[in-house]
Amino acid sequence: MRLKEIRKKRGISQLKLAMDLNMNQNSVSRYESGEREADYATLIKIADYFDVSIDYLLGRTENPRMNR
Amino acid sequence: MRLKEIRKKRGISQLKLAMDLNMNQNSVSRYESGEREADYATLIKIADYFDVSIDYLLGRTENPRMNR
DNA sequence: ATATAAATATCCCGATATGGTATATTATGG
DNA sequence: CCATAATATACCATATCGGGATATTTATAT
Repeated sequence: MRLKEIRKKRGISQLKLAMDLNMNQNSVSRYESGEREADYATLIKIADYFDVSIDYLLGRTENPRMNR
Repeated sequence: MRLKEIRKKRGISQLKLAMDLNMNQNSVSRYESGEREADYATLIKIADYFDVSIDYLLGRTENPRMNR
């Protein structure tokens, strides 16, 4: 999860992200550290929130946005 | 998960896919039906196996391959 | 149409992973 | 330093998972 990097680049806190996406701050922390994996619905919410592809979010490509 | 569609297009069985990826046939079945979600490592194995992006696999784009 | 086999779905269960609350740690500003 | 914001960790009840076994559905041959 490239989440931490993306989030910091936008200058938003774990808590704000958590509140915006209806989740807990500690969950965000755990996703960023890789301690736990967000389910698909949450993964998609995060990708949509930052407007990046899942592949980018998971560190599989350098291109932030998906095709089409 | 667009897995079923992709797999069928390539004409391979759940069992073969399962064996190729070191998993169980019933897991494949469950991922296809959406009853359960593969963890990220498995998700990536599947995407690599079929050479498609995660975004495509999850049905978020019509473009099968990821950028770069 | 029926028998056989292949493919897929479902049941059960112990093990693992998850989300939530609370709390601890670390960073930042005054 | 101190206060506060930001982030990480502990604990626990519950949900989800993988795997073996089995049932069901679908294809194939006779």
